[in-house]
Amino acid sequence: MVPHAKTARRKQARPSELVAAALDLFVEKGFAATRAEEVATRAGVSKGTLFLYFASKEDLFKAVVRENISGLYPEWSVELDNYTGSTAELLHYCMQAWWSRFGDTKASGISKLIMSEARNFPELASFYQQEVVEPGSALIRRILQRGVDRGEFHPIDMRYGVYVVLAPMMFLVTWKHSLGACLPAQTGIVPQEYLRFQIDTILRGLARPAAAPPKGSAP
Amino acid sequence: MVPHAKTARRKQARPSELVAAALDLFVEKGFAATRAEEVATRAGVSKGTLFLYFASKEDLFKAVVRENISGLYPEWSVELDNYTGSTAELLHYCMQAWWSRFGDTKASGISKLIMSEARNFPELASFYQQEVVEPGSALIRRILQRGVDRGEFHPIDMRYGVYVVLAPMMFLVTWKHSLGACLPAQTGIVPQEYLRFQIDTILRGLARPAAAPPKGSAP
Amino acid sequence: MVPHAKTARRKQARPSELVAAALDLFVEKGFAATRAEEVATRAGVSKGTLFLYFASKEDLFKAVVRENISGLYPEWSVELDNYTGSTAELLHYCMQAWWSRFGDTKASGISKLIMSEARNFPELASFYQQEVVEPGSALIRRILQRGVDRGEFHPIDMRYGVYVVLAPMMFLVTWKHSLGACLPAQTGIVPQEYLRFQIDTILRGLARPAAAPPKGSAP
Amino acid sequence: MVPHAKTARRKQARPSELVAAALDLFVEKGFAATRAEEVATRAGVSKGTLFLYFASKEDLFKAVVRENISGLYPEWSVELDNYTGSTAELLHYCMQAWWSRFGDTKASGISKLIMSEARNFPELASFYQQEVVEPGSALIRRILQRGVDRGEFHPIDMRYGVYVVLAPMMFLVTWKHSLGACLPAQTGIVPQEYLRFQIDTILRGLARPAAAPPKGSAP
DNA sequence: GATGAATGAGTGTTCATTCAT
DNA sequence: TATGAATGAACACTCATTCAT
Repeated sequence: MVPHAKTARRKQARPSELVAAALDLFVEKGFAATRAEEVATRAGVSKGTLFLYFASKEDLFKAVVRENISGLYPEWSVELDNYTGSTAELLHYCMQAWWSRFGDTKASGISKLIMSEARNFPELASFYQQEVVEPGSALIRRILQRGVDRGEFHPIDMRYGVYVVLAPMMFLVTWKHSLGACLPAQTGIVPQEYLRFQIDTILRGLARPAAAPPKGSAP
Repeated sequence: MVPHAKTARRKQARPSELVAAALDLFVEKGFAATRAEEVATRAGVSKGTLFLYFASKEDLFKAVVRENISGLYPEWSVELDNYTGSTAELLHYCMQAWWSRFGDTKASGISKLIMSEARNFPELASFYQQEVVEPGSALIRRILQRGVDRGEFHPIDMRYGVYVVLAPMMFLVTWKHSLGACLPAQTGIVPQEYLRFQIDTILRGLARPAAAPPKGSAP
Repeated sequence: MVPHAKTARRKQARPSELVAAALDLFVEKGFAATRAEEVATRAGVSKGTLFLYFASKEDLFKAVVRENISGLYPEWSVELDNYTGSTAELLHYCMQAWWSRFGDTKASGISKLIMSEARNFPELASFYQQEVVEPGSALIRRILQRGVDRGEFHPIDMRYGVYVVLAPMMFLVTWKHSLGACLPAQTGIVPQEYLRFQIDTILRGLARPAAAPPKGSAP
Repeated sequence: MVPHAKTARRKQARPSELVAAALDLFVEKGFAATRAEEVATRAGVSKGTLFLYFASKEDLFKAVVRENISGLYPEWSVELDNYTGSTAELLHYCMQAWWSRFGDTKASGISKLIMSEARNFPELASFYQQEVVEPGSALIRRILQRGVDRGEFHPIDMRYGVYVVLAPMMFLVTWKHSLGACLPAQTGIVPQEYLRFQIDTILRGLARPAAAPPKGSAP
């Protein structure tokens, strides 16, 4: 009844090993082009075993997303709540964190993959929309709202304000995994600099106009 | 023995007809999901004939990209040269033009296709880089430089300034052909509003700060 | 545009060849246990070719039924219309015809197969019900009704009358392809004798009681 | 070291529990469609344990058939000996009893199973032939002979007379577990009415013709 | 004995590509 | 040139069976 120690340890490890192998391959070759057996082999198990843990290839993909992306949000959410500095600094901080925890990581390949294959796997697309896009957008919205509420930003139409932040991030990731991957190394974008420039510009674009010239300026 | 005039004309047209059909289908369904026979049928020929003109489906893809990436640029270049209004207006104008002449067009599907398939077709990626990305970036750079030169924008690091404009455009196109195509109609982005918001923000971000009210300017 | 003679002849022949091979194998091994490739191989083509002519294995099965069973009904229907003898004779004749044209034929294996696999292929079951059982029942009903109308049979509840004829037929076929196929040859049923006995009994069971003692017998 | 009483009892019961579970499932879903694990689960053991007691699924099937084919016959045999009414009534009675004790029971699924799988398990087929078909036929033969002996039936060729009774029964059971299970509920046969009609007809078919009305019998 | 994790052969279906005509 | 019949490799998923624990 009680599983044996060795077996149990293996059984617990299997899903993560499979998810890790799947992440590698999905990012490297795309969802459709990755064969289930290849994932299994890379994880050191047989094809059958893969389906012991994941009901389908799509299920496996969902696990990859959950384990590599969705899981990032709670941490960010907490950090956001506890942040005490200016919203401008917060945005800078978040972008740096996003880059180091996600953009600069294999996981960002998933975002690009979704862009590529959404049309052919609508089920995955809507899963990703719910699991990643919406929470992510909500997080950005909270940052922007914080800026507005604290008088740092002027009022923002949130339907589109979110994209002011999101678009440069997604572009970077998409570029990195497509054209950027085909170009000679020095040709392209240096992500850190790219992001700094984008945020600086965005922040100026969102900032509340400087208060009317201070005291004494009027007669 | 001499080919019938009509037949001859047809024969010459074949490749273009096939490429046109392929463009439609690749944009509509993606590369992998488009079946060779479907392309042939839409072009009014048999499956065998397709392979008479293109050695493989990949070859056809390359032809599609090459034949459809072309000169929107000269027109824009001229317009840009002749423009007399403010650079802010110019940027608004260019974005509208870009959307109606490209973004809202089948051609934008090509950009998305390139993003999706770049890894599988590296030669195409660099071809696209040279033929599209670089001229396009140059155009944007000219606009920004114009703003700087006329004192409308503050100085800009052009290596990244370009992306401030480019990223929102590419994101829009990518989104439209991927997640945007899978979502219920009203859920998503309204491109015109999206673009207006982005440009307004960018412009504020790029704008030269209003001259500090000169001291003693008040009565 | 015009298919070449040899090719055309082949193309026309393919479906029948495949159906013939499928009949053999379905009867021999059952529907589920017959592999599509085996059918193709026996028909002398590749697996791919099979699916060129039949969209699925179930489709192939339907073709087998249509070509080997449904096609028998029109002939019977005509014979039935034109028959001038007594209904008892007609029933004898039909049974003999049924046996020689169907029961004693590989096609009868299909009926047994349906009995075996109906539960697992409900789609096939209802197809067979419509395509075979119902027309067959209608034919039997017509015979019985003829007997009633001509005063040869006493009135019959047709909901169950049909089964009086059908049950012995189906039993024979089922038995032949199951237990009967496993028994030493002489042990079993001799179909012709079996059928004769059944019909004789049934006919007595259905017959109108002999007319009241002929006229004049009474005072 | 000495096995716990309960455990021991359990161990002994295991095979029967497995066979019982298998009976349910084989009858419900057929042999091929029943998964070994499902049988094990229903019996409350693990998949591995199943194969501890039965070398293969086929072996399990054989055990199911063998364990469930058994003695309804002695009871009937006695009833038959003691019956004092007319043979027509006896036949009616036996049919009702057969339906309620067998046809309407899981056990009838076994007969259908045998029909379906006989070709794949010829030993089972002959086992079934000896254990079930032959004793059953003998019983029917006794009933018919009784009718003949008492002058209720006209002389019968027993080689085929038996089937006049048997065929409708087997057809009913086969139908019930195949097509009948796939049809909308009201479409099909109502067993009780079906049986009544069959027997009535059969009895008329077997009955000794009423003595010709003796001449001059009328006043 | 009992478990349940692991296996891997097996199969319907698709589709780019070939080639005889 | 053009056709379209034919091919066969590819692939996700299932499940009876094994075996280390």
